[in-house]
Amino acid sequence: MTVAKELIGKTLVRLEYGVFSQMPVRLSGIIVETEAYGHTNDRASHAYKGVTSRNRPMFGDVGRTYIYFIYGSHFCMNISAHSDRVKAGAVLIRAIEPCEGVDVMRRLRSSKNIYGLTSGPGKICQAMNINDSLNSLDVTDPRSEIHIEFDKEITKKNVTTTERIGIRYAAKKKWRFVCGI
DNA sequence: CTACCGATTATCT
DNA sequence: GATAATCGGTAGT
Repeated sequence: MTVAKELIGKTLVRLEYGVFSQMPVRLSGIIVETEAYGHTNDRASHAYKGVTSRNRPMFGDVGRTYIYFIYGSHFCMNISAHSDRVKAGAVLIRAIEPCEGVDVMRRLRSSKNIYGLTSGPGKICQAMNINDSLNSLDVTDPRSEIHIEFDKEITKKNVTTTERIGIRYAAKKKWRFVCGI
């Protein structure tokens, strides 16, 4: 949960190797919306019922990507994070503000309007060509295909906490973080 | 092996 | 604002 708050305003970078060109492409955006997911204390978390083949990254080292497939056609990206006391946890990246490689992202999403290009968990993964083969990457390593730039934090405005979206159980937890720009 | 369910999005009206 | 599409994980037979 602390990490979810700290990730707001950081830059998410995706190094894409030749989707449309032979040259590596750099895609990035500022994280503006996150949600924290816990362990046995959080019924809405994938980790609630213990370790499975899917949620394994949530139990491993912190700062790793945890990507999963949902609703038959969408990927969601999380970053594993938990304190030493808790065995598992992750932060769902819900929305980013596109920064570099906007035209590539638009082509990847085959979308006309640049508004709402990355305003949802599934949209981000589509726009950045993220799939489950990119699981368990170290986001603290600048060479990773997916990583976070911690030194470029923007000035945050209007950071608010609300209840998480699409959750029926444990809806009381205000673990969603949003910010304006 | 089968049934059920979901941390979503696009496409209608 | 409402709804269908659609795949894999999980639990139960």
